[in-house]
Amino acid sequence: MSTMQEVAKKAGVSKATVSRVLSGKGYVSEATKDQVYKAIEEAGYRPNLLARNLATNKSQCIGLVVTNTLYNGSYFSELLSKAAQKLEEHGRQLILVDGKHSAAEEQAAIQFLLDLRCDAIIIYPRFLSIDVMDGIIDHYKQPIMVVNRRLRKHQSHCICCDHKGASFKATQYLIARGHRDIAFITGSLDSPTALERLSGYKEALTQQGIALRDDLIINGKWTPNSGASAIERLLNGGITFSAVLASNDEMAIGAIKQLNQAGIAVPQNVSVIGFDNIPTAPYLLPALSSVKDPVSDMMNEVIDRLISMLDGGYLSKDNIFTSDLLVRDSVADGPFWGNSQNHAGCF
Amino acid sequence: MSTMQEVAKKAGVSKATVSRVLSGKGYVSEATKDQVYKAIEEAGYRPNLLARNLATNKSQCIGLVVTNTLYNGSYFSELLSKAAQKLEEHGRQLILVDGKHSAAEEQAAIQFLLDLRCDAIIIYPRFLSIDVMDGIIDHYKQPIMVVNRRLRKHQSHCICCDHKGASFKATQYLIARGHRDIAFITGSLDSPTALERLSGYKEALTQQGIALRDDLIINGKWTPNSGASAIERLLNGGITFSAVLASNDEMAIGAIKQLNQAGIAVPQNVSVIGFDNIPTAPYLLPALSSVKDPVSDMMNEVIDRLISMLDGGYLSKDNIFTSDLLVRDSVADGPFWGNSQNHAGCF
DNA sequence: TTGTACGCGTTATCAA
DNA sequence: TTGATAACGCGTACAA
Repeated sequence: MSTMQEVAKKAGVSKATVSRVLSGKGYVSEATKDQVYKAIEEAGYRPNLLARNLATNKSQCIGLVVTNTLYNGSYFSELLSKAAQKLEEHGRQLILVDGKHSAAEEQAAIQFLLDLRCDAIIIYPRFLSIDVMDGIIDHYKQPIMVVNRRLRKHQSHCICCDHKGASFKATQYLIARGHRDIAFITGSLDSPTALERLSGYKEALTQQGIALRDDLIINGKWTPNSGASAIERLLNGGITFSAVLASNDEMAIGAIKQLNQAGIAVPQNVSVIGFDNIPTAPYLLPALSSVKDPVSDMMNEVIDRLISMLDGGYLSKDNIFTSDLLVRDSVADGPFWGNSQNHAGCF
Repeated sequence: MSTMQEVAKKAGVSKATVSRVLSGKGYVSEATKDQVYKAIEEAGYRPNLLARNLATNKSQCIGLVVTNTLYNGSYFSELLSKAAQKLEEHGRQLILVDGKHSAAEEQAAIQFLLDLRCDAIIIYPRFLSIDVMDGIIDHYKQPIMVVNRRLRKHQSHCICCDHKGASFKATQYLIARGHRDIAFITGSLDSPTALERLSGYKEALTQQGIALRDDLIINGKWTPNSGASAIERLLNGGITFSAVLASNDEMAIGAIKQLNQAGIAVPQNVSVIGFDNIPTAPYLLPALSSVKDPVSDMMNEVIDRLISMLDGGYLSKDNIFTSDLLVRDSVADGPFWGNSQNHAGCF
């Protein structure tokens, strides 16, 4: 690998001149410019980005922290492809780091990106608490943005989606269609998203004067199997219901499978609505309605905001994005579901 | 951000000593070690990885080049999650760079990773030719591995899967079940994978003494819609067939949809087999058999090989992995498919 | 066991 | 318009 020094020697100029030619800053005569370009060509010179980044204290890299629990899903694909594409538009490079399976590891991932002198960091947190994240943002000068959590202190550093409102709307939709006994399958209750969805459901029922019933609310764990178990429990308990709102598509799919197995057709006998509308959902749309998570919109906004923080000129827009309810009315048999332990939706 | 110099001053020692404490190399007395650790703590010191990498000429980073056409699929998720997880096991960091939509851009992506002084590079090529890649590998001292292409010159630098053999086996399977009129839907013919799959089909027929028929071979473009069109063309042409081998699952899904629309049930009337067995396939398994692409195995091997090249001690194993044919016999209605332009399988 | 001094390949500040 | 030269933060012979 040839260095700038060698190019300079070849061109009969100094290092500084070569640097000026490359950066386009400062005055260089056309004649020497040509010489330098020729020398670069001859030497097959390529700049060492490490050295450049060290000298400029910028890396043109943006870090992204996500737990690998999310890696295996189309939700993640959408998130990642949107982020990568959008950052490249702005001449930045994405670095993906695994947040693994604890708050400590998520924090270590952030540290690593900081140590690498990333220009900015995006966190899609799973375990880190709001307060810790607020603290981290305080502590470092690099812009750090959080997706899908509402921060307390740095509200302009987070982008989230109105999970509660979405759940409210979905419940409202079911009520409007005449449903009164609506079962709800929660996500893991350590997740804010799960809690928001639950609370939207409750609020919609209350608002319509429908009494909340504990026996209709079953705890799930985001996975298809937990959705199936939830239905099993309802059926074994002899609890009747005409609709199911599951906190994500996977559980909805598990629920549909279990319902069909019990000879209950979806959506003829029971309506089922899920969340996230993962891209695989087209396979299922005939049986499953879903509330689309606006992950692309969120990534768009996060990155726009980050870029404007880096390049100056901060433009403030909304932090909260809304979800669309996608409803299908056609009919088909239920799907088959493998025994994946992974989770394709949001936390 | 505090530097090593500041820590040294705080601890009343020299920079070199701090460095020794951090790296664990060289002798340092316990007493000064403690002082240094204390100073590090107090200063909130973090090493600057840019500087470290520049000084050592190592980055602990491994680059991965993939075209973003692949980003939106579960095939990619599997590839990426395997790579990230495996590299972290070896203390390396993955950097994903978009290969975009041309050979030139794929090459630029490689250049970028080289400029970043990545320790090694993995390419999952879409456009780059074998010869160009062989040339690139010659040209740089960093290990560069190619997935899913057979290189001519650097055979130990590529890992591929026996697409032809897999296709051969799938065809054989259909023949053994009594099928004689087997339609074949190709992938884009600019792709080596597509050609290999086609040739496996042809070879199996020939071997069994079944005449090849041009009218049974339809060109597809990897997408569900192109699979559906292929079936449409066969049906409109009045061509009879009892089985379809589609060069990927998406086209198989499109084919199934179109067949069902024409009142032809799968698999009762026509058997359909696809390739790649994308994780979404469980939804479809009742109707679709698929040949699983061993992407995880390939990534495993690539990374093992890379690591052993970097850490010394080169262990040579097989380059060519085989695919399993996954066959299901149960029955269900066909799925719905959106109008995605993306492609979830391999190229 | 510790410190000095130089090198890694850039950028950036001053003079010239 | 150009060239020295000092950062940038760290690793590492070599000397002490």
